Amino acid sequence: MILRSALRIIDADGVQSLSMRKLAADLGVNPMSIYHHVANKAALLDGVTRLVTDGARHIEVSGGTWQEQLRQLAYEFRTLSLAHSNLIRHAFSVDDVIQRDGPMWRTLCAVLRGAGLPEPEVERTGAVLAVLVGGLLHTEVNGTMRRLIGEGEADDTGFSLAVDLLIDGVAARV
Amino acid sequence: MILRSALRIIDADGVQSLSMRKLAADLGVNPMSIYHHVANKAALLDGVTRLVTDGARHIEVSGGTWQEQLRQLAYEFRTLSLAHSNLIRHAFSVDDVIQRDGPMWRTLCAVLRGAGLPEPEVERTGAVLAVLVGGLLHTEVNGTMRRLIGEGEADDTGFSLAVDLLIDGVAARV
DNA sequence: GGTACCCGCCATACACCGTATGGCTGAGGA
DNA sequence: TCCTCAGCCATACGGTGTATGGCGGGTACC
Repeated sequence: MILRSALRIIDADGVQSLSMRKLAADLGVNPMSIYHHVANKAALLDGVTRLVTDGARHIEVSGGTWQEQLRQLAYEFRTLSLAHSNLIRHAFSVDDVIQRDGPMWRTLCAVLRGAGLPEPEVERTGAVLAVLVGGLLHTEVNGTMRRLIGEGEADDTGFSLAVDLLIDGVAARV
Repeated sequence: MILRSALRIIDADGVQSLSMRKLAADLGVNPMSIYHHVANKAALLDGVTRLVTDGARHIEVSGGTWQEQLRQLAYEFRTLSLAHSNLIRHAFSVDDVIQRDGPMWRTLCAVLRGAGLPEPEVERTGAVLAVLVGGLLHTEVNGTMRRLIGEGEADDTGFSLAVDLLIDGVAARV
């Protein structure tokens, strides 16, 4: 209940305008009451982040070449981020969006293995890819991407180019 | 004066602990006096960011293959970011670190042109690379990189891997 | 020389924030 | 029946950014 309400406020007005008092008002409750369910505001934001990222717990990439699978995975990550861009923008700057051994991570490693990447490289390359795509999405939700490329192009032009480039990079080492 | 003092506080204690009152105390001045030189706190932070990024106005990549030049450029960006990681961490989450037509940008495009990338691709690829490296550095200053890869490795292991991957990606399209 | 002006500084005040502290209420177990 | 404790709340503290208005002194003009 609390987390959902907080998420609603964040989606509407951004993280910086979420206050315990506003949240309490939205819940029809005294501000201090919230502290019986949440340690502090940081923990609240952490909880909201998990609420969202857990929403995409089951990720499946179906068929196709490993290139298509990687692309599909990246776009999965993207729609997840854009759905709650205000929240994600904050979460990226705190960290914690990319969880080692999360569903995204495991799927990614599986795809890389399927691509024929030598085993000792899989984890490290997976981490690097996750970080690169994460950073990429961060610049997309904070507007940098649109500022540098957008200008009349399709929304995902920059993202698409970047993913292509990353896939070529992976291809060079299988 | 003001900007330098603010930068000192940020470097020492982080952006979130920079307040107008603390800054004023550091300057031996009344809090409200600052507002005669800076519109508001956001503008102050913006000014500090420019102070730092302008510090690296002249960027030269000397000799070597375009791969070596790209790598050198990326590491230039990295040392700039790590020198004031607290500030950069905030600046990335607001945007504005990566300036189109900044010195970094122009050097990057020049290197790409030298690599033989077809002209219409240069700008877009440059933007994508800038964004990717920017996001990469963001995850490095906020600790995600260390969490995913670091663990006893050299500090720049993840960064180095990522840059290699990006260079291979560029190589695939020249 | 007088005077109007404006720049830099400051004192006060407002609204808001996160949250420490402690008290109330009502339900459930001993 | 009594104790405990989870949940809620009222109050208060120290912090925040900044709007407002006043003050002093240097500068430009009559």
